[in-house]
Amino acid sequence: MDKQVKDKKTAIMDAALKLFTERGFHGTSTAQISKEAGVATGTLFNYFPSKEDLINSLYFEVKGRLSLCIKEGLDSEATFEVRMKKLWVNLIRCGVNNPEEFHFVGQFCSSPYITKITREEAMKEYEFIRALVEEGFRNGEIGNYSMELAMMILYQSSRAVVSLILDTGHLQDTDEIIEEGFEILWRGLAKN
Amino acid sequence: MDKQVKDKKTAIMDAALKLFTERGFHGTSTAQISKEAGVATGTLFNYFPSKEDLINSLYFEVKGRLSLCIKEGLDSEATFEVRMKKLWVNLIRCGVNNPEEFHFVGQFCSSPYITKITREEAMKEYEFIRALVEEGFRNGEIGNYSMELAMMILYQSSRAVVSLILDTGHLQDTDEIIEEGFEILWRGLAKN
DNA sequence: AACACCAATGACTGATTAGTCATTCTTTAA
DNA sequence: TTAAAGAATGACTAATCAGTCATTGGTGTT
Repeated sequence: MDKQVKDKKTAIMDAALKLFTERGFHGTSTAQISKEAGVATGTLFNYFPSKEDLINSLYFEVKGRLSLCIKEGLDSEATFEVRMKKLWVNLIRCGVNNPEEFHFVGQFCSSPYITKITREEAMKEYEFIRALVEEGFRNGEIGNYSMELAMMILYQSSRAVVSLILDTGHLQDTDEIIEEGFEILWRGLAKN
Repeated sequence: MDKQVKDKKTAIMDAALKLFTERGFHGTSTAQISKEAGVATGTLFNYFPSKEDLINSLYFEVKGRLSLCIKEGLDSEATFEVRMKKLWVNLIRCGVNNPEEFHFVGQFCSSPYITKITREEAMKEYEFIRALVEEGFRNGEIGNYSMELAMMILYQSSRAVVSLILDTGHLQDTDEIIEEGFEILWRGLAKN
């Protein structure tokens, strides 16, 4: 795939990300996406056989990008608490720095347009979070809770914090909110 | 508004709740809603001037219904922790017992079809939650965190637990998950 | 029985949709 | 310079959309 081709495809995916996030799947026409991307209406279908295929490719791509961002620097050796905190900080910074991707995932993670296969494939890149939390259980760092419950609360609390920062104009207080948020989370999850 | 009229309007709103939740706003046609409700296509527009008006009325109605369910029995005199726990249990039971309403609110609480006015009017019914948390701060029952952060984590954690119960087939473990969830939340938020 | 009233109806309309395809344009290599 | 390959194009189509409105049908009153 040469430069030119990659450019058009990228432009289409960027436009789709923006418009799907703003107006939803059925609220965005393929013509609008093409126009926003600066290509002809037919060009979109050279790269994606259908609108559904486009959003599935986009979902996979976005989840992949975010997972890299969340993973960053997590493998460094440190205590469990420090690694959990690093994960927490990454989860939030990643959402705050990529608001479009953050809202896109929130909107489409349980939508009917994303196939089960796409969802499962995308989820594979997040296995490292499960592994980290599991380690916490094994080593008795995390209290005796259900694994899935702990994961859900960790993930959704991080989303709550990102929403708080993005949607209520607390961008300048980001560091403080992240610290406070972790304090609440860690006091809740840690043993004793 | 006599019985007959109320029936048709209710049937339309029930159908809209089901279909909007399943397929989204633009993914559901007014013809589909009318068919599901068992009325003619024109009848819908006798009760709601437009599709947008319908979803706004529906959002207001659903939020109102949920708020009553969440409020139930909260005014009884008891310690702060007991009242917080009652709120937590209500938040989750209410979501688990009304999955359609739960998913509808999740999908449309930040969608562009719901006007700012509708959102704000609907939010008024939830002032009692803010009041309760505020009381916790004043009396030193809750740690020294940002009010908004505590509210967000409380609310989103409750949604996380409902999703866990509904979407991953843990219906029979509901009581246990609610208990564990509150333990995590309370350890996180309470002072000391 | 005759009438008035209005909710209910569904055929209809102009606008918009996802997707097609014959044609044009660009690139590359001989 | 020329020719082959295939990417890009946008006018086009059949289907579907939100919303309209002239007509119908049921109910209560006289």
